[in-house]
Amino acid sequence: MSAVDPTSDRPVFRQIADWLRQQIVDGALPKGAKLPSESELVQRFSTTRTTARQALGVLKGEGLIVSEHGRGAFVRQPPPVRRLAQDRFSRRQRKQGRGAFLAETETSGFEADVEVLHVGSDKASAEIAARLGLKQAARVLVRSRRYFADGHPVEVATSYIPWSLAAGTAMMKENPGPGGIYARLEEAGHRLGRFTEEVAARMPTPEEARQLRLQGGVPVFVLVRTAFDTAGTAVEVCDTIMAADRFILDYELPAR
Amino acid sequence: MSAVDPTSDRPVFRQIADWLRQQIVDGALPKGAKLPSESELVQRFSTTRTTARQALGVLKGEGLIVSEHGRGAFVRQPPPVRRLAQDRFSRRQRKQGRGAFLAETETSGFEADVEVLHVGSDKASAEIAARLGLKQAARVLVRSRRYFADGHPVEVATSYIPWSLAAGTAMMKENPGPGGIYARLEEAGHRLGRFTEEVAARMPTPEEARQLRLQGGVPVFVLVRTAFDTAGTAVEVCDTIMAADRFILDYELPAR
DNA sequence: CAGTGGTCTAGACCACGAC
DNA sequence: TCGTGGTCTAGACCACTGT
Repeated sequence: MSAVDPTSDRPVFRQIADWLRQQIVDGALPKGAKLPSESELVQRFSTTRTTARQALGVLKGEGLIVSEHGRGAFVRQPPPVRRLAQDRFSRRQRKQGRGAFLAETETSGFEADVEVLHVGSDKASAEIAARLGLKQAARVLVRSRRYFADGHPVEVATSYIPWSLAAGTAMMKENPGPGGIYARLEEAGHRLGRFTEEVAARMPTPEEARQLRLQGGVPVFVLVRTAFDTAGTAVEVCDTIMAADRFILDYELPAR
Repeated sequence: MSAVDPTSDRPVFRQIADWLRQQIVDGALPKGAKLPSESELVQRFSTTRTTARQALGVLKGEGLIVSEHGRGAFVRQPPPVRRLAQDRFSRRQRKQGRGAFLAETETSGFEADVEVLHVGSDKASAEIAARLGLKQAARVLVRSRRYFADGHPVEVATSYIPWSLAAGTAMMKENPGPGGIYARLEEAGHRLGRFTEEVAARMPTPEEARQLRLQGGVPVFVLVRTAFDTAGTAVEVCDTIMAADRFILDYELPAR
């Protein structure tokens, strides 16, 4: 059970990876367990360290294991998952003075934190301008922030609000006040009517991996939300990068 | 611009990966372009093939490049993306005799195909039984199929329907007839009221990568949809694995 | 055939963690 | 100090692609 077949078409490093993966899915190597060290694999399979490392690299790419310098490689412990349900934008939550993130996160039993990365005005990119129905390079308020759950960074979000709606309001402040910018938009007479969300998933850029402290084999959600007022005018676009191992997105669809 | 700094803390293979990535995002290496060969990188950076390959491995893990044995490594050409919008389950589509996949895919301009992998009865897993509100290990109809867009596999879906609803109906056939199983459920008096969808993303298992012909660095969506009738009873659970580089999921949320 | 990537060997030195 | 993983060298043979 613990020897490779050198006559097989399947490369040795894949056979070793298969052997380890099997033990992980079987539970013989439970979550958090230490894998055999590289030198142990070298001995057991009569191979070299390069090949053993290649096998471990396969499992890292699959997100099954993480390695820690000087300690060993371990079966990945998937972090707790937050459910992002639909009513995160409910007016009731805003009336209680809670933004979407805090409302959702704290009802999930996590401790929520927000770090404001940047607040300022800029020219809209072609894509943002199109989504907001503005002309090319129109001025927008840009708000970037990073969210934490239990001290771990979980998402980075950037909002774009037409300058005409944002100028002179509390939205330009670091802390826009209770209920967040949606509450401020409604106070300014832009009653929110609906949101659209577009969800994609891909591997993170190095910068995203750094901001979210992502290990190998963890993708990100790219969620672009557009908020419309009851007149059907886009009043905000929010581009969010989320660590995909920490979220499940919940949606409800009418049958129509 | 094309030399590494051996005194830097940043490993050589990362510096090479950075150099190549920069040219990809700059457009100096456009989509589909051939990257320098491994031996060219060895010469240019005065290193060894192992290190050059390690650099290319980084970009493969990011999903930026693909390699083809005997040809070279190439900047990845993201395949065309299908938008999965909310009204894919509209009754209007079913009345036109089209299932959700065909309706959506063909309106997106793709040629759709379905391959039935398995149809049969089985005992529900604990999770499926819970979602369907059945008792443990209750009997369900299981329908697995693989969907293609323009000849490429894009998703594998498995539906679970309570045996009491499925027995003796066309749902048990390979081809359940026009409008798919939702049309059959409605004909049987289970008018559909709403759906829930739970969306996760992760790296594929080797089996999923094989079924969807996924290259390195491409995650999958895991989409679990539950269909409820107007009485609020769950009538179907559908577990779908989707190639994340081929879909954008569109949702619409009321402001409530 | 030459050029490419895929796999593998047998070493080396370093940085980190635990003892 | 010792075992761990991280990086790197200098080769080797094989399989695939294109000419």
